[in-house]
Amino acid sequence: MTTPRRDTYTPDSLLQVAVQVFNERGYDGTSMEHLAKAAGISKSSIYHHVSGKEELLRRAVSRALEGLFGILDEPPAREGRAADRLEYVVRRMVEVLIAELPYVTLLLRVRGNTGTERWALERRREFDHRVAELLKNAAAEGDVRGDVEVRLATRLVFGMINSIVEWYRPDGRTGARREVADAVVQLVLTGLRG
Amino acid sequence: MTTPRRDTYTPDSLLQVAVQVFNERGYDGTSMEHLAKAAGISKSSIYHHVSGKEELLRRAVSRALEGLFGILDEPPAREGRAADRLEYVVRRMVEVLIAELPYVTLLLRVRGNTGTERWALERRREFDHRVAELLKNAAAEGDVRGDVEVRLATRLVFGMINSIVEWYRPDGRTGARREVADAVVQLVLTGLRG
DNA sequence: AGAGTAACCGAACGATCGGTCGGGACAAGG
DNA sequence: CCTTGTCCCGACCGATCGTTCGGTTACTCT
Repeated sequence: MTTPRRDTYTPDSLLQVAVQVFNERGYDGTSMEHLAKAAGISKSSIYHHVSGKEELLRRAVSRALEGLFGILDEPPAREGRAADRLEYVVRRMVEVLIAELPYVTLLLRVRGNTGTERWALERRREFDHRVAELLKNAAAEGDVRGDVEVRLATRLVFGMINSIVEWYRPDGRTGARREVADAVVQLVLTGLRG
Repeated sequence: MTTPRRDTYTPDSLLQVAVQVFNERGYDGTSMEHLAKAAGISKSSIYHHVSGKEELLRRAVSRALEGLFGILDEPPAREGRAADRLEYVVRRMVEVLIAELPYVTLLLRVRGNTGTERWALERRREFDHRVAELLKNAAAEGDVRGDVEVRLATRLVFGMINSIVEWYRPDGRTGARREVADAVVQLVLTGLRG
């Protein structure tokens, strides 16, 4: 029998360390030696838990993508006026971004050098497209100003939301997440409705 | 005498090629072999024009920073109501971002692994701080809504503007730059004034 | 034509890259 | 006790990294 032992790494707990280093140095700028040092084990020991560097990246971006796509399956994102669904999705995106901060950060920085990275970019584009349709529908229903092109507005809104990973750092304050989400919704939606 | 010859690389024309590759593969993900292949010369020839990989990075981010800091020296950024100065700076930031797109793109992706990168990050923070003060003054003069914290708003606005480098690609249309600048100003400033 | 030099090249440098290998320490189950 | 499997290690692999070096080509100027 294999009773799980304590004080030892699992693929997930190792991933937690790896993602942090990836975000500090960049994926390409991080060597397995860097990971080993940060994890406190030898380089070769890492390969006991995961198949290699790219699997760590794949696990990380998968987790981020699951969080984001999960939003679109939630009922408030599927029912009601498009403008209301859009507001819900924007708010939830901020929440997921913050809840899964290091993983989403890594996802938003992939460049496309490997197969895994290109797959991540493709899934991201898919998600962006789904949200863009929401905004398009809101415009068609007359809840969004007509003088700003929808594609342009989508990109700017995504830019604002995604930029959160560049500066948000968790603190003790409860409600900090809600405060950020409120600010984004205010800025984006009053700007769009204006 | 040394008359400059045609059809040969200068440090600047080589930089142009290098920055494009850096933006496609990431700085750390780009080898000197990649640069040599893209430039159509051998790896060792690159060292005839520049001292090494890091000088290319330094030249690129310097050019981007000069463009951005130049905005703050322009008269409309220095005189008048803070809200008007802010609008001017936001609009010019978009214009400079687009005019110097590849260089600013590289600047915004710097991670801080080398001395040059840390210097670039520091200058960026300095610029952000200057613009943040503009927004703070606009709030003090009553031209910006009070229910969104200034630091938070600054970051979101920067996020929206900086995200342009992630999707804007030059096309033939004249006025495309102005269109983007208008959209950003509309979204940001009506959102802030709302 | 000859001198000088800018531009370039292939080969090789030591260092580091991601990854492999054989084996040791240790705990659990018989 | 001994086996079994987890977890980890140092040593090492071929490949690639950024950079250096000696030398060749080709153009400019006198």
